[in-house]
Amino acid sequence: MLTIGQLARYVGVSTKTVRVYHAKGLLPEPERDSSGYRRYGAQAVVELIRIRTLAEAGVPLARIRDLGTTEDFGDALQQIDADLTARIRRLRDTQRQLRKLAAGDIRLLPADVERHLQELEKLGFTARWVELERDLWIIVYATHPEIASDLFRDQADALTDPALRRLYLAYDQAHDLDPADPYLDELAQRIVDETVQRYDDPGNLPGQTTDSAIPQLLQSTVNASSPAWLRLDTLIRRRLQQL
Amino acid sequence: MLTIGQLARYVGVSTKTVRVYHAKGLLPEPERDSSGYRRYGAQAVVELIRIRTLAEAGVPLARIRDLGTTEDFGDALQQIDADLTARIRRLRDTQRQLRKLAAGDIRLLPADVERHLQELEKLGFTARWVELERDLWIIVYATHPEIASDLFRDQADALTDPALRRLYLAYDQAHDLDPADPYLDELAQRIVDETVQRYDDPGNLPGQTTDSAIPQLLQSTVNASSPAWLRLDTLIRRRLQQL
DNA sequence: GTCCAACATTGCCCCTAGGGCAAGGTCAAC
DNA sequence: GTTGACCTTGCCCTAGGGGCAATGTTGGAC
Repeated sequence: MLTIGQLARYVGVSTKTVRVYHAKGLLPEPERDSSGYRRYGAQAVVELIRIRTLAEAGVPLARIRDLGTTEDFGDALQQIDADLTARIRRLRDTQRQLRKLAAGDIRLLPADVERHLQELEKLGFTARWVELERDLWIIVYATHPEIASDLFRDQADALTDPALRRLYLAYDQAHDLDPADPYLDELAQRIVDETVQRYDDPGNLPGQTTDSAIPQLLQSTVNASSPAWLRLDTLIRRRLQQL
Repeated sequence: MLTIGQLARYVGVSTKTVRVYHAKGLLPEPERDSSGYRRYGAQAVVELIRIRTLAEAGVPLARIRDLGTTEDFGDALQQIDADLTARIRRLRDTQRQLRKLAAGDIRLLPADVERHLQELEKLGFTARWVELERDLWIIVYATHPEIASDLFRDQADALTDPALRRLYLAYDQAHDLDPADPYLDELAQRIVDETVQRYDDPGNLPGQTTDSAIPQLLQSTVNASSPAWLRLDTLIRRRLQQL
């Protein structure tokens, strides 16, 4: 008959682990010998291996315990197997990501975005605006790399249109205006007009076709820095919705 | 500027997780706004993604924290990558084991071992002996399946030799003798003689060539049930060592 | 016979990576 | 001004053990 230490060594766990399994009702408490030591039979080895196999597959101990009483043991095992496959796949994804990290590939921003930002200052945008744009693109690239470049190209393209560029500059300048200034109404209307013209259909606004919350996030980020901008955004949204 | 909830959603974690990272010094506490809310910049998104990538690779948070200050960041990443590969391999091993479990393939004993055990009773071994043999093989098959069949075939083969069979029977019968009985000395000597003859070189004793502790385990298991057997084992070991 | 190292027992607190809840304060919309 | 969704801190809880203490047992060496 085996002592707890022998049992544990054969299966490759600690004695503590075996005791925990007793305490949690996974492994029945064996008989004690005259000195109070637990004495295990061969059956316990087999059972312990079964428990460890499941535990290493990530099954919580409580579930392993209940598994014994379940009738559809096979179904449960199939479920566990599928979970395991998913875990392995996620680990491989993580490994890919990790290697990108190692290669220094998680740069903050692609070179063309950096160039674009430098361009903005030359075009007359304030440092504040450039800073906001910079943060905006960092977030987009970090959280949604698959659509970031499309969004960026669209945005960069928009700035080649002198009319649109003037509008963006006006938006930038409006930062310190009184939120009640009627000029904001006029500006909002011009922005809506240009936007609709550029995208034909308001449903085509970039970003809105994705299911993500990015546009909202970015907008609220921008709004937070100025009451006038918040007002401007409210006006624009209202008019776009009425279309 | 982002609130904690926004930051967390973009990266796909809970706000609690972000707070924990602050508390553990992984992520610097950002500025607070007038109402005491944390306000994050874009840099935090990037940093949080970096932390999550490492955390999902299984790197403990404490180590992620120290990783920033380490100069050989690349070495550490390579190490983590290797660990990840090992983890994936182990998970696949677990999955193989799990599938064997699902197929009911962890039977207690192969059919030929069961047949052998039934044979033993017919050959005159006591039920006690058969029981011990049974437990022994269960443990060997459960813990060392790769060598179990070899060991078993050797053992089964040994019993086809009438002389050896008589010795094993005598071992069985000695269970209830007085440990001081001089007959045990004689029996030990005969067993040593036969063993040496069977394996030519005492270094070839089955099981002893493996690095595992199985033989010792099994022997101590057997010894525990009888003072006479314990004595017999001591005598045999002593003589084998003197060879 | 005695001594020692290695084992066993129970009970307790500690750890990680967060989850969940409470008791409040805040924000934006209607 | 109320409602619902957010934020704050603080506290306790979880799984799966690790490690300690204080004590008892065992087996082998001298």
